[in-house]
Amino acid sequence: MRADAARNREKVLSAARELFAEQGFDVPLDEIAARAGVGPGTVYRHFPTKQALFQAVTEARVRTMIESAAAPADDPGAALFAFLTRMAGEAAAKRDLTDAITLPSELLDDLHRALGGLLHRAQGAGAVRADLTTGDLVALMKGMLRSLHEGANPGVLLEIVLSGLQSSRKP
Amino acid sequence: MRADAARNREKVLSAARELFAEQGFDVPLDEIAARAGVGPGTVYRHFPTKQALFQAVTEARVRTMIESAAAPADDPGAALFAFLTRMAGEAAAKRDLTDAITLPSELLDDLHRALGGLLHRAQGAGAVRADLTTGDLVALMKGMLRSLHEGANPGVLLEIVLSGLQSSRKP
DNA sequence: GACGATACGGAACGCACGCCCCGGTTGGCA
DNA sequence: TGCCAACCGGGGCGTGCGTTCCGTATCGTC
Repeated sequence: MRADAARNREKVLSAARELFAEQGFDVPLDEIAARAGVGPGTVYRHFPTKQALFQAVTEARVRTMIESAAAPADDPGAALFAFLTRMAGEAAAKRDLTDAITLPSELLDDLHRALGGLLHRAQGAGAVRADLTTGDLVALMKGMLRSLHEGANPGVLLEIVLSGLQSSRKP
Repeated sequence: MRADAARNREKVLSAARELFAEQGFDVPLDEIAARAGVGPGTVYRHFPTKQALFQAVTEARVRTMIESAAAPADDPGAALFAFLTRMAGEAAAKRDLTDAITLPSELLDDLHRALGGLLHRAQGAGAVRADLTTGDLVALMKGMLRSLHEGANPGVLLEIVLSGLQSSRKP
């Protein structure tokens, strides 16, 4: 690859990182190109589609998340709670993580599997109500992340979700 | 108004009710017109804008919700929980309610006020954690509704949210 | 320094959608 | 029944966005 091409590729990635983090997947691609100081055509020389650029920006972060979820832990309940806490913190700071786990992609299957394992182990330890399915947990997490972008207090919201996971309601 | 005009108005409203309920605000207006068996121009003769049509379909339902939230109750905690339960049930069945309370509108202020009152009374009775603000509750509710549309089990999700509202996490 | 391959930029295309316009039609009153 | 105002349909406009095309500029080599 030519030197200027490599330079432009980095400029595009850098601009995409900033704008996807600020505004999520919905930023116009022209805006990314403008921030990078290149034309839209140049973006498409390096990434075949907007989705591909988005993946290039988010894939590593999501994969790190998946790995941290799959890692063994001696307190399964705490591990699940720590994972959700980390997820919330990351999503509150960068809007693109929420889109990355909401838009369809192959990575999602891995994430679901990892979350399923985390949930199962936590349920085995009695730390989380037993009638929760992986699908429920994923949906709950997505809803929580989106609430964060609407200005909810992250700490309070997280506490509510975590305490709600533990047991059924008091009579 | 001419008889055929009145008939068409009803056909448009009926089609809009169905499609907004199924797909939310995002259905193309042309699709609503097609389902009603009229042209797009006819829709605009009766409703100046897509938003206006959406409001015509949802306003009454939202207003009923607000009134039920504002009604006095002898058990404030149960009243708040009942309201959220009803909201979840309604939103699980009809997608447009979620959009109606997410998209900006004047009705939202009323809803926030009603929810704020409900929350305050429940907190006064000690049924809900005291550090929760109205904004937090609204964000939590929106997140819950959206989680429902992602396929979460409504019963389980609702229980999690309600039990989470009550108290902080076990140590 | 010249030349070919490579990359650039931005104008242009296709598409989807909200919204408007106008020639034709229809309803209801005289 | 005839007439006109009200109304209808759908083609068309403007906009925003993802994507593509191509004439031009730039890089790296001989």
